[in-house]
Amino acid sequence: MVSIKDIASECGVSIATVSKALNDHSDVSGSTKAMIRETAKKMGYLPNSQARALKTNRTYNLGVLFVERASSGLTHSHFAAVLNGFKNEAEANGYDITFINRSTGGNTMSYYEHCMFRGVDGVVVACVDDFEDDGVTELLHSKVPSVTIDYVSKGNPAVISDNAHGMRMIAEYVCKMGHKKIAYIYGDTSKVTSIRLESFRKTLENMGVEVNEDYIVQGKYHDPESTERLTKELVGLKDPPTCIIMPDDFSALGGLTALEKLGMSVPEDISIAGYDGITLARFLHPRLTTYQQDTERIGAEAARQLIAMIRKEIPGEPPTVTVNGCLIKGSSVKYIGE
Amino acid sequence: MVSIKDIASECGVSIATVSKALNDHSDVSGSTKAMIRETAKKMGYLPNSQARALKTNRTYNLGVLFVERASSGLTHSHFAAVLNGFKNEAEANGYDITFINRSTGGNTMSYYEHCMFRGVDGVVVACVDDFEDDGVTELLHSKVPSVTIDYVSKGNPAVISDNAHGMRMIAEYVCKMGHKKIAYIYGDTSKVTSIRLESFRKTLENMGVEVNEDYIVQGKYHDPESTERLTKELVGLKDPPTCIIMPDDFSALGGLTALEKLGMSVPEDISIAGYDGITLARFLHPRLTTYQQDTERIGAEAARQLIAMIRKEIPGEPPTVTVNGCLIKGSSVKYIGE
DNA sequence: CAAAGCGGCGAAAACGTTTGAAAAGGTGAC
DNA sequence: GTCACCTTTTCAAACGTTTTCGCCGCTTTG
Repeated sequence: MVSIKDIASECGVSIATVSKALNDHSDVSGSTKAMIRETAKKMGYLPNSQARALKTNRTYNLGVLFVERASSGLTHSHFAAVLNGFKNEAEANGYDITFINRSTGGNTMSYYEHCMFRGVDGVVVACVDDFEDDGVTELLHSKVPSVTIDYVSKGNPAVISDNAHGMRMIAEYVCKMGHKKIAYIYGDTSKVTSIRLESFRKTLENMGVEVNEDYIVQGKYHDPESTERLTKELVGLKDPPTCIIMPDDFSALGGLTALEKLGMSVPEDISIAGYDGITLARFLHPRLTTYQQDTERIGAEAARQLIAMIRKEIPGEPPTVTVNGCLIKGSSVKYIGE
Repeated sequence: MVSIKDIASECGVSIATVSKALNDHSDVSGSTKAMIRETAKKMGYLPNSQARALKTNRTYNLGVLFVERASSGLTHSHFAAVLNGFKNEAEANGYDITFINRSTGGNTMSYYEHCMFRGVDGVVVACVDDFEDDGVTELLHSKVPSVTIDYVSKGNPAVISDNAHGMRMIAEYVCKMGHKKIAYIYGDTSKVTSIRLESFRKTLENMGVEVNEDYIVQGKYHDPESTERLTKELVGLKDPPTCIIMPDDFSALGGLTALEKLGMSVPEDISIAGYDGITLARFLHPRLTTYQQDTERIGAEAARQLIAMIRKEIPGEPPTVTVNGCLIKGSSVKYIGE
């Protein structure tokens, strides 16, 4: 590989001058700058990012940490979509991304250690459940610039989808469609869940719809099996609900499976609503009513915040930016009049 | 950060000894090795991967290149699943992964240049269409160890799903279900497509089913819109097919949408088969008949081959490993007798 | 005319490692 | 007591950058 040294001897200048010319420093004349750059290009010079990082302590690499119990990883379509937005924005700013995990090779290291080892300039962390995980809090409290998604950690910027708003949109819509017996299968215990749950309760109250505790059951995010089971239980009640709000779109599939097996059809026999607005929700029949999160923007915003943080462009307490989604009125919630 | 130097002065030995102790070289005594390692751990030492890479020319980073015209990136569920398998296997071997793109920061660089810049030890390349892209061939012909997925490039190992086998499984099954008028919407022109197409033709021939050229139309991979349009055209023929084989599962959704709009139901009015076996195919109603690729294994195998290549464990011509999938008999293909 | 200022450039140290060669220390053989 | 031979340790160079500081020569200023 051709290095800065080769260019220097080719041009008859010192390596310092070459470095400065390539980095557009002001203390090298325009003519030599042009000359050096041209021969650099001609010789096919590429900077060595390792050497540069060693010297500058900046790798232009961002870490991505995604933790969840099920470890579905990249096949988690909501996460993949957010990551895609993050990746695009990061790349547009000259950053590459690297996944952070705890098992590099034989010997395991913590998330924080992995970040330090790889020297990432910052890290985005998204967890579907375990934000209280020891490894995660260690990282969030460390000196590594971090941004969190759907979770607020003091001292770090956060990007959250407006869960209260989303749930309100869904619940209001369901109420307006005339439903009085509304069930909610909520996800694992987490901040996100509690916000949605509270919003669900408050919205029903505001709409003058009674909240039946038997209709509010705990499921899991991104787990069709548990939703399938719970859906069966709900429709098996003496006084079953007329509508079920699912933890998320993917889990909703389990609910649909349960209903199919029971010979019930949606929305004729029962109404269903999801959450997330994943691509496939558009293609279900009937099309799923859901709250579509702007995943691309969530990811992109996270990247912007993180990069701003790295550049120390954020003076005071880092912001919590909220990204709104929008209600997708599919056809899985039936109008049942007043 | 605590460096090797700090450990050296703490232990009263030279940095060379520390380095050798940590890397388990044979020329340092067991007792000092143990002592050094212990204090290293006590001091919270972490190796600096940049410095190491600078010296050794090994980054333990693998590049991932995914090229497609639609640039759906990580939201492409089949690719995401393959990548997930790749990632898991890579991480188990101590490699991290980095995405390769051509726009790092303001100034663009070729894929090859990006690989060199980041110093990846190797790269996996998956393209849904553009394998003949200039940037891709430059990379594949370069000195960067590469493995290709679903494409064979001389000199590099390749992992391919058995497209001929897959299409044969599907076509045979459809024939056995009594279909005589079988349409095939194939994807973009590519090696994969031509293999599937050939297998489709040969299988029908072997099964004694006439191949109707009007039923064989070109669509696009991963593009429900084009499939929707083509499905409409196919069912609009004077003598419409009784079964349509789709380019892939995701595109199949477009076909289902078209049929829904036309008031036709699957499989009563027409049968549908997909390809890929993405997760959502399991949850469609009726469950989609498809050929499920072992995405996890494809990715993992690619990682294994790449790492073997990097370690120069592959003596002769690099292998082309084939990963079989299996037919998923859903309920979207109806038995229509002899 | 001397001093100061400035634009352009180079010397050299430093970042944290790895690694081959050399040195030091010990042991046994002659 | 010398020599050879291990084993263990250190020296020092190297990897490719960035960056501080100083030098040189020229122009400006008082």
